[in-house]
Amino acid sequence: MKKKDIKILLVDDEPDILEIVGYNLSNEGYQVITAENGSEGVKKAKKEIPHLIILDVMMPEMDGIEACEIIRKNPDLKNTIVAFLTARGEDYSQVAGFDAGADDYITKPIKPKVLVSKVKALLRRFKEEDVADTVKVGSLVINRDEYKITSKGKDIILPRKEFELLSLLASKPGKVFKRDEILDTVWGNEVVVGGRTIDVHIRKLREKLGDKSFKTVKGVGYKFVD
Amino acid sequence: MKKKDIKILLVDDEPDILEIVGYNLSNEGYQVITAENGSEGVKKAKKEIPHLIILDVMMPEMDGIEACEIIRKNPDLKNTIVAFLTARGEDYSQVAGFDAGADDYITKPIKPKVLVSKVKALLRRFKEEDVADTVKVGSLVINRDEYKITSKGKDIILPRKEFELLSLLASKPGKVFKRDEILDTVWGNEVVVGGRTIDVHIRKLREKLGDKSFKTVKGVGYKFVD
DNA sequence: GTTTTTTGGCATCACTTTTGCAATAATTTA
DNA sequence: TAAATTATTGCAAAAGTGATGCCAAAAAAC
Repeated sequence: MKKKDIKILLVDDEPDILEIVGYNLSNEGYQVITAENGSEGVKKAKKEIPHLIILDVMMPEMDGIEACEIIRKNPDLKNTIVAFLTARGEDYSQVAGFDAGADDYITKPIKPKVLVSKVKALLRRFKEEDVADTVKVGSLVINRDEYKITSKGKDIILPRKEFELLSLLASKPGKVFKRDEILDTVWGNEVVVGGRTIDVHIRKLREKLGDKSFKTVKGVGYKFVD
Repeated sequence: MKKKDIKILLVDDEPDILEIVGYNLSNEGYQVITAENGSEGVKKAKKEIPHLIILDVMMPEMDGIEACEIIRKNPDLKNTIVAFLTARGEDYSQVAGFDAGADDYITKPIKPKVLVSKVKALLRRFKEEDVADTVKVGSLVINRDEYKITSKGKDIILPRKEFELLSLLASKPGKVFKRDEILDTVWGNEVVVGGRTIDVHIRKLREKLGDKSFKTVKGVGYKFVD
């Protein structure tokens, strides 16, 4: 993968930090996206699917830990590396951060050279992961890179929302996902869509993968059965 | 679960690989067990019940595919994650591997960082899956996640209210729940439903789970007996 | 332009609650 | 104690409620 194809999402509420870090990374040739608080960060992460997210721990609206937890729940972002920005010596946040699914830490104050080399190191992993990233769940093979599902030897290309919905349901076969959960994960907490949206997508999936794979639990939600 | 409680079984015939991979994983704090061929791997897997098995595809004695198939047949190992070690571009083994029940792939040549992060990602899944929200009460298994009740080996899907009611009663077998209590818990204090509502639901449960399981205590309420 | 996503309106179905009455148990009274 | 009275629960069917399926069309994304 070329450098210019690598997206880095920067989330911090201090414009100064955003500027200095963003400048250094752009200079290195990376694509930099910024957000000023956790919820905006989560939103952009879902939209852009960056390769690396640098998250400030302390932010208004939604802090980094919380943002990271949400990000980690999104299957599309499972390959995304999350690094926290934290003041040196904040032991507490390190522990909480790793629990939330962080991959690494960058400590303030920020030294451009250190920052850049750390980012390079973190991203090195991507270059080698050009092998298709496939995960098997039950009878399905889910290929997140290609937005493609293999079911019983047949390849099925799914549009994004359908793919995400299936990914979620299939991530835990048998588990009933409540409509709220589904909306949170697939659509995002901020976005509000009408009540009929989910079942329309379920219908499409049923058309494509077979009716029996999706079970309705009235009053609760849907589940994928293997 | 703590890192040092996580067991990883490494199966490869090349001592070099065993060494480098083992070193890196131990360094991360995992418990590493090794085996040098498929049949030894299977043996150790059965004995140790590791959380993750990393299996080389090509080995003398018994190859990874075969070993995986055997492992997958063992119910004790049903929660174990199996990842294959494979040379890049070996498309054939990927397909065969998924068929054999593999969960993921790690490609050679091995880069320690990639390996470690992949292992972390795989095990992340484990943490979540372990907390399956199921409660065993006597002969019943109540699975809140799947909204499903297993009674004497039979799965029974219950409508929401019936499920909640049964959950409550079965939460303390033998205890008599007063009608008020039941209303409070299942229906909520605000909602007011007629007096006959509860026993209608009890009747449904009796139809589905057997008459003797529910005992009426006149003037007081109901109890679930095992 | 095409494809995907969302919406609103209905129809439908499943579940929930009510209703009326019968059956049963508890309590009172003769 | 037996009979009568009263309270409580069981039952079946009917009505009510709300959630879901489905369509076709509009809106948005590509």
